[in-house]
Amino acid sequence: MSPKELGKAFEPAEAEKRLYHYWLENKFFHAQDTSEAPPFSIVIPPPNVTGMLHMGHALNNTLQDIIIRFKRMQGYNTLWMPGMDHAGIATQNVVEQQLRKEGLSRHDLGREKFIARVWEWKEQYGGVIINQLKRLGCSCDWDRERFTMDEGLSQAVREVFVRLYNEDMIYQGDYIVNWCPRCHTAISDLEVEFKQDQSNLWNIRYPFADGAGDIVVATTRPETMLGDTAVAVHPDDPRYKDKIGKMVILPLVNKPIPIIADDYVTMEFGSGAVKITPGSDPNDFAMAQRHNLEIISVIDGQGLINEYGGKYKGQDRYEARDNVVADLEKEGYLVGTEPYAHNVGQCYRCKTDIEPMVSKQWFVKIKPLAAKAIAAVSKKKTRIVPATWEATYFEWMNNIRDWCISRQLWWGHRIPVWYCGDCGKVIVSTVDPDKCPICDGSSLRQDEDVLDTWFSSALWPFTTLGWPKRTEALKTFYPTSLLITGFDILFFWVARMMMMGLYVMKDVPFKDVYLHALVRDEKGEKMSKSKGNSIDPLLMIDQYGTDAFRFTLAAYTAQGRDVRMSPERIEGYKFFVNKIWNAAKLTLACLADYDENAPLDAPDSLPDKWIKAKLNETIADVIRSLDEYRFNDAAAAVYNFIWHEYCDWYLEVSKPALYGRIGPAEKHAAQRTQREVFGAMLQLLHPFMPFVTEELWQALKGSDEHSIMVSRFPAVREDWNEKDAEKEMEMIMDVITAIRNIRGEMRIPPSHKLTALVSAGDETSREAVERGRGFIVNLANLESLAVDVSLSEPKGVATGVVGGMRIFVPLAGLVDIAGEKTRLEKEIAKVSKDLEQSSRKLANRDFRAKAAPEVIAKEEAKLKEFQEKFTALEGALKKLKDIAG
RNA sequence: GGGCGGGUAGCUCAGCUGGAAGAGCGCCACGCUUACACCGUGGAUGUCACAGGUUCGAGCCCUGUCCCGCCUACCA
Repeated sequence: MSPKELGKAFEPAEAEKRLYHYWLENKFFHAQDTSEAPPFSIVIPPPNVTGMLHMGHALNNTLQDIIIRFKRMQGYNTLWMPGMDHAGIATQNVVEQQLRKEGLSRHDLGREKFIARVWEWKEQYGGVIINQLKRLGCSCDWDRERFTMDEGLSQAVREVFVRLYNEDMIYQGDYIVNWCPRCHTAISDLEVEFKQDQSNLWNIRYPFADGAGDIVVATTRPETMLGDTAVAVHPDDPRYKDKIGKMVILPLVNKPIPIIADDYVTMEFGSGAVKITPGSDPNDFAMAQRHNLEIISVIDGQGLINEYGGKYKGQDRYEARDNVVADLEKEGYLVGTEPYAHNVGQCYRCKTDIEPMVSKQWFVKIKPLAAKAIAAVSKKKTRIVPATWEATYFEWMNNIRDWCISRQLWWGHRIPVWYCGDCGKVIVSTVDPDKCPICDGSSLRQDEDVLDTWFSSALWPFTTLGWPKRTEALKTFYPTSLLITGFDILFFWVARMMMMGLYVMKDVPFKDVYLHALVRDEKGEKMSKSKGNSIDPLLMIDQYGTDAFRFTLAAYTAQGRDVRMSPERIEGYKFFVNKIWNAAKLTLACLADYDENAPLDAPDSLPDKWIKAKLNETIADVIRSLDEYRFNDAAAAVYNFIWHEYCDWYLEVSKPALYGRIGPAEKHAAQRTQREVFGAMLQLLHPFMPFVTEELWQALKGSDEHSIMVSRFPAVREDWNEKDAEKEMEMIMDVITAIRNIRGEMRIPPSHKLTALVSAGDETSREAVERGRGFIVNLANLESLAVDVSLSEPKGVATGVVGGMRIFVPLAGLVDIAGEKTRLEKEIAKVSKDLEQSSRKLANRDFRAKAAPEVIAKEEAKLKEFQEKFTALEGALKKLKDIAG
């Protein structure tokens, strides 16, 4: 029952480990499948199984944990669903690299053995990030942890594939796709990153077949000319109108190709004629389809020229480029070369230049899915926060193109399609067939490809809850309440979850999406390994503790803004942890002999009422801010309350009562308030700083109460709103500050106790100051305080003004009068500026006629205050001049 | 080319529906007052990018300009 004694400082490393274990053991993170309590659920953006915790993860998961802890404390049946993603390309790369060290390739092992090897790798090294999330304090329901390659999730993937296929939403075909010659797979449009490249624009002459001159085309990829099957011009181009339909001879290849007309061509660019290579360019491919052109691929999956490239066969595409250019020049076809900057697509995984290539792939018809996803957001079934992202979402969804979902990898969900070697039929099935359902033949061959990893992550919000089974968890928690993720995967993931959720579940996957910004370094640059400016979150945790680190992330997460991270900022919040720790030490010491049931009683003192009113405001502020995902505002509210209200004022002003210098009943009342306020304060802070608050909560409550994380989050209490007490206390604080100001400005050392006189102005104020006498004497460090309704200003004093009150501090023998004169003049200058501004405003007839009455009243009050202050200060200055002579 | 965000104290940023310019860090001065020097008390600092406009009143709303980021796009 009685509070524990605390050590000199909080020891994060030891406490974090111990407390996290305690939470796990007590199953506090565990969500109930069914419950009386309202549900609240978040699915984690599944990190890659190969992933290591970086700043982006740290931010993302800290924010999720803040909300989850907050909602859990508010009494919701809270689920934070954790798990990982199998990351097809990345994981396969890692294991292939491992094999390479042994001198092997995946083909040496064969598909089955390779996959077994990947699983082995996963068991041994995968999922390091899960433990790193635990160090962050994440309160995920680990009992439910899922992996996209799990049995259940894999089955779900098949179900969805088959459903889409049967409803004609999936098709297979030869189309041009983004091919990575290093990963040897197709990737989706989204997985291509464009980088600016300083290259050349080569102008090449294609002679007419009939010998009547030539036509010049410009290209950034001369090597692809080997696969040209046409030259295109704009149908309205007067220069070429009569050339349409004629043939030109393709240089080096010596083959006739036609001149066609298509309004895709920009007349203003180059010569207005463009070479068409349907096998190596998506636009040319589209044109080939419009015009029924022949499609020739001259580059293979390795990025090498193939047999259609004639003598260049076997050369790398860039080597071939040099050779083609050289040959064109030699044979007189090269008209010119000009430097040219253009964008080149690269594989987002390995940064190899993408090769647009025609191949047989699987696609999802996306338009019908996108239409529903668009509607859901415009009807606010799902809310995107901050709302500015909605425009981006709509823009992308409206221009979306079919999604290439097949990947030429081994690690992933293999496409559930089989081909019968006997009757040639295609079988699409959720279960592996052992014979052909059409001809009973047994020579079945499964499609070699696997699905895009994002296909399975798109299903994450319901597959993790057990779908296709209609589980209780699914019923309780779908649609999930909130998704928190970085804006950078709005398209990759959020949009696809929207489409799949609506398609499969007929309901949105989440009600709110909060998109946070990127974490950058202190100079605002994106963190990256190659730049060497990345900060390791685990290092920060080791150095400053998880609490300080998390608080820093929250405090800097303003909506729509990047988070600039630096160790110094984290250190600043480590100081905050220390401050809390020390405040707790004092608080607990004061509560050592507190007996809740003691018969002693006294009403709340003025500071008690004041701190409760302030706490009330803070509670309201924190709840409102968190409800709106304004993390920085919530963090600032708690910070300000703890440091500047509880520590700076409440503890200081209550010391005499707490030390028992006033009386036992007063001591008891102060203890009662302190215990209550301190507890609530820890609760408000807990979502941000889970560890230190738990440690202190248990020290405060002893064994009679459980973990803070399952305690009830504070709510605003009407009986704590004491406006009068708040005002009176603030007036006393102003008096104290005024005296301290004189002390500071006059450079009077604290060792010298001052005398102060207060001329209160009226009886009410006099009484209030009299009531606050003890606080003032203490905190302003006075030796005596005289208070009256009206005191005439003594000679040789420094003067302060608070509302209608004048405060005099005799300076005799302390400082020279000149110092006070300067101080007064400064004050007068300041107040006369305010005075002038205010009176000008009130003199304005339009202002009086048009402004709201309460605004006018407020302005009048201000004016009165300024006038009083001005008069008082002027008087003081005059007096000072009188004695100065 | 299209779209979005930003330009507020030396630095990093708050500032919700327009009614006295804020915080943290840094800086200056004074202090080891029995929770805390990872601290306390006090102080200084702003043509709120620029130019117009709306309004009694603009950091906030409108128009234009200039910078800086990011996203997106098939001009070879």
